[in-house]
Amino acid sequence: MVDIDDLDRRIIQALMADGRASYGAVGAEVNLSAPAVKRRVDRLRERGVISGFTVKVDPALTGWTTEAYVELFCSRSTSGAEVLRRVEAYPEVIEAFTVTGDADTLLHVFAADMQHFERVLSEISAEPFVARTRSVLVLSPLLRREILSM
Amino acid sequence: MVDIDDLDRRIIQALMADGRASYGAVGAEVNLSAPAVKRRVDRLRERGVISGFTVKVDPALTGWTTEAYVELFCSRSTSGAEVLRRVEAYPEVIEAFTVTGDADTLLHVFAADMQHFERVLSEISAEPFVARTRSVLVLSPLLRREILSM
DNA sequence: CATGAAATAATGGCACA
DNA sequence: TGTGCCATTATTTCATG
Repeated sequence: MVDIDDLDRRIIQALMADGRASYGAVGAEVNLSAPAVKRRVDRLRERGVISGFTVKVDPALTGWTTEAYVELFCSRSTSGAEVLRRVEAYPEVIEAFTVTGDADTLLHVFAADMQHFERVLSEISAEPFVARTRSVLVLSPLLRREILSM
Repeated sequence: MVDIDDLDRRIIQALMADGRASYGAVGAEVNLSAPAVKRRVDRLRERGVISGFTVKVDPALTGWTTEAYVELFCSRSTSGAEVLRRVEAYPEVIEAFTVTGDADTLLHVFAADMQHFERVLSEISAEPFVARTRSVLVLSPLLRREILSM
């Protein structure tokens, strides 16, 4: 994909395991000095390979425990950009994709409860470009983890 | 959900924006001293509210750019635990849910390319408890962000 | 929870492969 | 270009009030 070498990959993996690990600790894992690790991390950030650092919070503790995937059947060929412009106004929508298959767009939605979800769904359904929706509600999350490839 | 107060919420929000921010910097945002912030973060980790810290990596740079959602129609009522046990063996599966609707289980899958995805899909389809699958391939990710509620 | 001190980590300069 | 080493600055972390 991009010119990141094996050392970069190992640094990223170490930081994926613990994003607050000191550069020295990361360096110990990859056999590099702390300044060397920092320089590489800085460069990875500059190039956009690393877009930032975050905290992993138990999703149940946000208060928004109702999770659903909503397929959008768009009336006519609406552009992805326009769909994005409309759906990003809903903080409940955390992911949006254009997809293959019957539907045109897939939305990943979180809401506080069923009533909240129903309200959001009816609002999205009322958007002019939406012909029809099909929702799949998450009953229980079995697995949630990060991509590890590379 | 859990007894986290407003200060905890603001600390978590600050750390979501920058997971490597110093406790002093976080404290400046929430009007707390660095040690006070650290104690709260330690306690949030102990209680599992904060499960850890990570680095945000450009998904395209992992090399696994083929993304899909796969609905699993299970033969008979297979338990969620058993589904989990089988699908977590695939590193390509990063999320799994039991869901409402026609299908029983929804899988979020990443693969290097179409061939890789096809191979994984046929392997999953061959699992004894899987009667049928329906895949939705992601054409382009329009939006990807975190829950912000709380 | 704040303060202050000691240990630890981050970061910029400099020499070297 | 990229690394290690060193010194300085900043941060973490633990004591005490």
